[in-house]
Amino acid sequence: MITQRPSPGPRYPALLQLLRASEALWNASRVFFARWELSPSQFNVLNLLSDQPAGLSQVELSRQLIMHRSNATGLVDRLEARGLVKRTENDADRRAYVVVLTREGRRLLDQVLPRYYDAAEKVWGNLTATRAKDLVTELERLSANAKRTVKRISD
Amino acid sequence: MITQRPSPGPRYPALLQLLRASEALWNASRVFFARWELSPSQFNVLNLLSDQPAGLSQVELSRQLIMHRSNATGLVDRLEARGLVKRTENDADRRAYVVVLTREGRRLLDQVLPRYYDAAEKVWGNLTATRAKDLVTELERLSANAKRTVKRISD
DNA sequence: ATTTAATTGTTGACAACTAAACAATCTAAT
DNA sequence: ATTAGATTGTTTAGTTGTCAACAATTAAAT
Repeated sequence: MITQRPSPGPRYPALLQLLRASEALWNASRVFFARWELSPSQFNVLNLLSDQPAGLSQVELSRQLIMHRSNATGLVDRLEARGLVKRTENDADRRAYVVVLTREGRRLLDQVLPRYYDAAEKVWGNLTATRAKDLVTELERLSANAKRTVKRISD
Repeated sequence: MITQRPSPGPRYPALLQLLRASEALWNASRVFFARWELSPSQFNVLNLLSDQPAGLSQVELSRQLIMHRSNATGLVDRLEARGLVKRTENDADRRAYVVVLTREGRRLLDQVLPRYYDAAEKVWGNLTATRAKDLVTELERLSANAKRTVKRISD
């Protein structure tokens, strides 16, 4: 009698393919943004700040980009060194900075965004907008379940 | 007359949600594997080697896990230091190692896999197997388009 | 008002990734 | 057989991420 190796369930391939797809997307975006000497993460910071004229604290930044706040330090450091972003003192809360897009950051983003949105649309091929909406629903559920799993494990 | 800011297309939210979902999954898996002091990437190496009794070279490993070969060096280093994996000389090609799972690696993987497959199935909630199949198709197309984009940019 | 607790940003140590350059080795072409 | 080209793994340098510990500051509790 031979002991059976555990085998994946019927929906496991979808999980694998999801992870592969997002890796492919991330890689594509890395190549895409390289023209402007931006990393995907750096672009995300600029893009997030672009609809926050009042700026964001680093903690808010890291919360929205789903990363540890210690990571925001270096990211903002490098963007600030290039003059794309600026740390501003906050009188209301002297622990926190307010990070804002500079005029130069704005200018760069305005160059990047049209092409970015264009590429982001084209990558879906002929997928209908209706199917895209269904996808959002399914992926939201997936995210929620994943986060619930984390909570359950961490008690 | 005011210049219009560029705006995203109708399928852009699906792209964002896809990236968020895979990030949530990756984070959940990090927490999940922490019990065995494994990182998701380390698990991926072990899992890939588990159906390759003859072993794989580091380049093959990095190709299948979609990472740069220089990254495989450190990954295999750490796994080897823990005795989960072994570098074997290759007489047919003295440039390349053959990386194989050790008995200890096998044992650890046999402990992890059943729970892993279980969690991977549960994270989908009540999504039907049929929808999962459609998803795979859509995601495959997405991956292909993303890779094509990379090729087009890099000429 | 003072103590206690939570939050903000930084640092240091590390894992995981990329890209470029290098030596060793294999492959192909003539 | 020799040369030219490709491949393998490592190293180095740099970015992106985690986590834990720390000082400064704010918020809450009594």
